[in-house]
Amino acid sequence: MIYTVGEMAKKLGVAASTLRYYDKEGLLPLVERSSSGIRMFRDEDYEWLLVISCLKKTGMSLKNIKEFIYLVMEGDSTIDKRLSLFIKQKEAMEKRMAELQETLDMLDFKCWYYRVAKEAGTTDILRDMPIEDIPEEYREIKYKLQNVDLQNDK
Amino acid sequence: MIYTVGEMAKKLGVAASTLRYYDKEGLLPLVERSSSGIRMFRDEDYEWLLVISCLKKTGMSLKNIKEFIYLVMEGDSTIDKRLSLFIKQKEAMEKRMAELQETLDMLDFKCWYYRVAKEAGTTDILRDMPIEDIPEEYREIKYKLQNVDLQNDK
DNA sequence: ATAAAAGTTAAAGTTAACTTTATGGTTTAA
DNA sequence: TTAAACCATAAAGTTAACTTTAACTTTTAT
Repeated sequence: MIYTVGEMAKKLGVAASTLRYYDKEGLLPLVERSSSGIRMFRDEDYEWLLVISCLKKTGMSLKNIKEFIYLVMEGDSTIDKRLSLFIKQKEAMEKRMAELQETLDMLDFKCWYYRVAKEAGTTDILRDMPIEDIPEEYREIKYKLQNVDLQNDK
Repeated sequence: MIYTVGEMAKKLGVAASTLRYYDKEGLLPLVERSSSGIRMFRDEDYEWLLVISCLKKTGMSLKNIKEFIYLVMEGDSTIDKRLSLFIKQKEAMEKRMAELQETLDMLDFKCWYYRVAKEAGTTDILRDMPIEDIPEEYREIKYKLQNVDLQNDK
């Protein structure tokens, strides 16, 4: 199968201008052209674009994705570099996900907070709530949100 | 405790210009000024900034964070809106985290892929590897990366 | 008393990742 | 065969979230 830029864009759910932009930025050195200069995307190119999309989701910049693509094109001599690249990216993502989990805990706490406030009709009830009345799972995150770094205060 | 913009920036690990920018954008309507116009951050403002930082981590835009801040300032009449806002944000985050988990699975697969390639000295071995030789946990993600949408091909 | 450090604002600059526009060539369906 | 729908490029515009710069004032330390 061969696709024009518009067809491939539709298949991927992105704008055609995005694919042209990627091409201009050197992310698609493998896409061939017809004699009249029209891009002809192949299934192989589609697979590449899926990889690009995945790497983008890991938070990798187009600049780094481009570097990776050139490593692949250089052949087997760059396997080691590619492995380190993925290990590094995986570690970065694991760190990010841990952070996000903490943020999610905060949102959980806020949802509980406003459900209680809604029932009471005011947030006052929460301002004076003794620690024992706060469900245990929210105590730590509440503390974090109020942590005024006592050690560092003069 | 009272902090100048530079001290607060240090405490939060951000640039002072960032705090001035937030102020300009209306995210810090609560920070008072000295008679000569210098910002005087209080512990209460620090707590606000922690909340802003958390909301930013959930992917909320400064524009939406500002809206939230104004909801809080409007008082108890907006509790319901704030609850919906957090529920919505939590759902969005849960969705994002599920996506990230898939992306992490992809990175896992890629790490395995390049560890095998490294040992063999070439990626060729992986191109022809029968499905049975691929560890089971990677088969699904490998399929996803090659999914050429056969149904939709003419 | 004065120099350095830090504060102020307004306005312009930066960056990434696109998108839009202007201008023109190519394909396709009636 | 011609209009509509698509393709092409180059260059300018967009957006968010800052950062930098310029010009100036205030605070702090010696």
